[in-house]
Amino acid sequence: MPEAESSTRKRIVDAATKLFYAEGIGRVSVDAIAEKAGLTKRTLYYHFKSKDDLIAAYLDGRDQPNLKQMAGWFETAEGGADRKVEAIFANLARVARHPKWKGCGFLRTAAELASMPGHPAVKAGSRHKANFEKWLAAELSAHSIAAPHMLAREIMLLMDGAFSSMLIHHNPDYIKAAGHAAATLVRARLVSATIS
Amino acid sequence: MPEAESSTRKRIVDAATKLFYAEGIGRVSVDAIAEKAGLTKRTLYYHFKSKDDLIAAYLDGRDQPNLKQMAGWFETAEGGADRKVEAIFANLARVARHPKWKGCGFLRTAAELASMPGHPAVKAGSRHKANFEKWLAAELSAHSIAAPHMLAREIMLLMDGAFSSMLIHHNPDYIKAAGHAAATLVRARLVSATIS
DNA sequence: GCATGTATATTCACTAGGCGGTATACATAG
DNA sequence: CTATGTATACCGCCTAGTGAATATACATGC
Repeated sequence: MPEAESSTRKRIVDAATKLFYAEGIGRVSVDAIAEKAGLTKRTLYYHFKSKDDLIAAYLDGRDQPNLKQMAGWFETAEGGADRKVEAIFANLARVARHPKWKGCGFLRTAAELASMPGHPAVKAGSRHKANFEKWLAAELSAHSIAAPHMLAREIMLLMDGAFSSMLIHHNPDYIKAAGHAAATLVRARLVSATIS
Repeated sequence: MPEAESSTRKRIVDAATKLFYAEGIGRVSVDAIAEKAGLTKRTLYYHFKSKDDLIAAYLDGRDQPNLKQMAGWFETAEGGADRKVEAIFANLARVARHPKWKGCGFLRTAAELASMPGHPAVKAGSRHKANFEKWLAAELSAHSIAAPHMLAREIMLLMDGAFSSMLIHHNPDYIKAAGHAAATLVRARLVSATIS
C-alpha cells in the first residue's frame, strides 16, 4: 500500500522529531521513541535499519518546514531587504523565548556528532544550511543587492552565531544584536549598488 | 598533600578534557576517563561527586587557556585592529583543518545539554563567552574604536557562527568569510571614530 | 468461491553489554 | 587512631539491536 508514505513511518519520524529536538539525540532511546509513537521497538526497526538512520530522517524532514518558516517571516515583513532580514532575527528572538525552544536542531546534532563527520545526519544539516544560504542569496539578488552570495553567507554566519549564543546565554538580546548587524550589512550593500 | 592542586585530580581533568572534547560528553563513560587517567573509577568518584561535576571542571579549566590563545593570536598579528581581529579568524581556520579539531567545546557542550539549561557546565560556557566578549571590547577600546562593546558582540557572533558552520560543513572558507566580515565591521567603526 | 502462497507489517520476549554510581576493604601518612 | 586516597568487585538499570512467531492483505490456482 504505497500510499504517499506509510503512516506508521511518519508516526515514528514525528515522535523522533519531538524527542530528539527536546532532549538531544544521545539522550533519547529507541525505546522511548517507539513508546511515544505507540508501537513496539521491533516495528520501528522494521521501518528503519538503525537509530542513525532515524536521526538522518529526522533532520531530512525538518529541511523544508524550517526554510518555509524563514521565508514566511521574510515575505511578511514590510520594508526593504534590510528590514526583511532583520524581521527574521526578530521572529527568531520571539520564538526563542518559548521554553520549548532548544536552538537549531541541525547545529545541535552536528555538535553531538562532531566525532563522526561523515554521519548522514551531519550531511543533512550541511545540505539544509546550504539551502538556506542559497534561498537567501536569491532573495537578496531579487532585491538588487550587490554581492548577494557573500552577503547571504555573512548573514547565515550571524544567524548560526545567534543560535549558539542564545543557547549558551539564554538571552534573546544576542539574537537582536545579530539581526541589527545583519541589517547593517544589507544596507551597506544597498549603498554600493546605488553608487554603481 | 595539598600541593597546589592534587595531581590526581589534575590527571583526571586532563583525561576528561581530551576525551570529552574528542568524543562529546555523552559518548564518554566515566570508566573510560578513569582508564585514560590510569586509575579506577572509585578513585575518580572520590575526587568528583558526579560526572556532571567533572564536565563543569573540564570547561572551567578551558576558560583561561582558550582566552590566552585568542589573545596571543591578536597580539602577534601586525597591523591595525581590523588586521588583528582578522588574524584570530585566520588562525582559527588554520587549526580547524587539523583532524583533531572538533569545534568549540563550550558550544558543543551547551548543545548537548540544551535540555538542562541550568547545568553548571552551560554556566561555565556562558562565563567563558562573556569573558571573551569583555576582553575583546577592552582591546577594541584601547585601539580607539567606537562602540567597542557592540562591535565585540558582533565579532563574537560571527566567531560562534564560524565554529558552527565549520562543524557542519567541514570547510574553512566559512571561517575566512566570518573573518572578512569581522574586519569590515572593525574598519566601519574606525571611520566613524575618525569623523567624530 | 475457496484454498493456498507470499509479501507486508506488527508483537513479545530476549540478548549481550555498557552505564553511572557505590559498598567494602586496604594502604599510607601524620 | 584518624584522615586521605586508592583498589576490587559489584548493583540495578538502561542500551541498541534481534529471533521467532503472528496477523493482515492480496494475488493466484482450481
